[in-house]
Amino acid sequence: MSMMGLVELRGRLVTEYDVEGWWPSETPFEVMVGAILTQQTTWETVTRVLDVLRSEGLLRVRELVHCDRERLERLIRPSGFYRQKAKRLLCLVEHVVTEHDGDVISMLDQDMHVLRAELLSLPGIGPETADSIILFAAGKPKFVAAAYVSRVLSRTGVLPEVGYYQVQGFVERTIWPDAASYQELYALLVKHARTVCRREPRCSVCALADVCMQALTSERTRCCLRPPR
DNA sequence: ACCCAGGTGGCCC
DNA sequence: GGGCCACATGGG
Repeated sequence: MSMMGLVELRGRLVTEYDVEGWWPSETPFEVMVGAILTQQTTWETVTRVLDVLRSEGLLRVRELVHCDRERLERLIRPSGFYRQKAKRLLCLVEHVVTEHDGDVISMLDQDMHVLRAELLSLPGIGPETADSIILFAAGKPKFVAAAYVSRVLSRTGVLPEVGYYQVQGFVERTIWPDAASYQELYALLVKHARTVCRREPRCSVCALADVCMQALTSERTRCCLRPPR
């Protein structure tokens, strides 16, 4: 009975899912806006809201920074937490304008660690949102250790249940730093987590994993990716 | 009528 | 450092 490693899990997921165009945005700035809007919200909803913002011409720093708060709140309302998110978006563009002369690219072009600290200093941008922006907008190799990611890794026996930075550190030590690799792995894990619970009785990826089967038979009969009670 | 969603910040111990 | 809670709408 061998422990499944991260590389093997990735190999199985690759044969199951197509994650082409996982983060469908036209520009780095759209990725940043999407990263904030998608907090605790489905991407389907975020896509609709992004379409609205785009049609209003607001997916550019110079335009969004002049949008008044009430209007922005109204436009993004379907994505939930709309008052917080409107504030966060306006703080972000305000920052880009004052600190980077409105140039998103020069902001994202900085050293990865400098950029990360800068993003984390903004309200409403925590570890996951910062890392999503670094990985998908800046294209730099920082792995996003989202809740789904650690859930899949623990349920498949790759890792025990640990915190954000431990999961991130493990992946970054295991997989050679490369933005495309990290993007693909992240997308595979999240897509798997979102898909697998609807498969009956069990998905092939998890059911084929020895360690996962152990966990399933000893603890629960339902899908291995449901959060524990 | 539940439960969940590609989190974060503030407060508490 | 971890454990709660509010934040809010929309879909299953």
